[in-house]
Amino acid sequence: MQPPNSLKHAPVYERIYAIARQIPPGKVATYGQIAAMVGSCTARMVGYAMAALPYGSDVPWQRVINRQGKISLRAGGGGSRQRQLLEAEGVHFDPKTDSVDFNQVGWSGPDWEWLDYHGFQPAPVWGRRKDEK
DNA sequence: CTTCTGACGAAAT
DNA sequence: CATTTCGCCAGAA
Repeated sequence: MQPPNSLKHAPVYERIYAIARQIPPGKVATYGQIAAMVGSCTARMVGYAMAALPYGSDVPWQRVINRQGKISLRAGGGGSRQRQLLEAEGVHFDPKTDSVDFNQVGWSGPDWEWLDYHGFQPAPVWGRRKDEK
């Protein structure tokens, strides 16, 4: 029997949100990074999940950014809001490139105990291009 | 029921 | 360096 909090069989979005909620203040994770931890998930799906979050969600959506260390915003704007929240947490943006330094604020993911307890397994291969190989 | 579409990212071209 | 292709969830119309 799985632990009561196991998310091994939970919907993908739920698994994504669970991981995102573990990102500590002052740190950031990328869409692809979260997808890899969730397993059977792509960076795009993480983006979809973030976009589907209701206003006032307990998920720290502002700590999820793209691989270039920049903020990905929805059509329309609101990006300044996200940057403001991150800077308030101590995340520094290079004024020249408008990107963050992953070596400085990059998140390494939950500790192995958390992952194991919630039924997450090491992410296998996730983006096989072409039909094989 | 079907169709549309939205915070991404890596490899190939 | 710029563009294209593909992965394939969830909710609205």
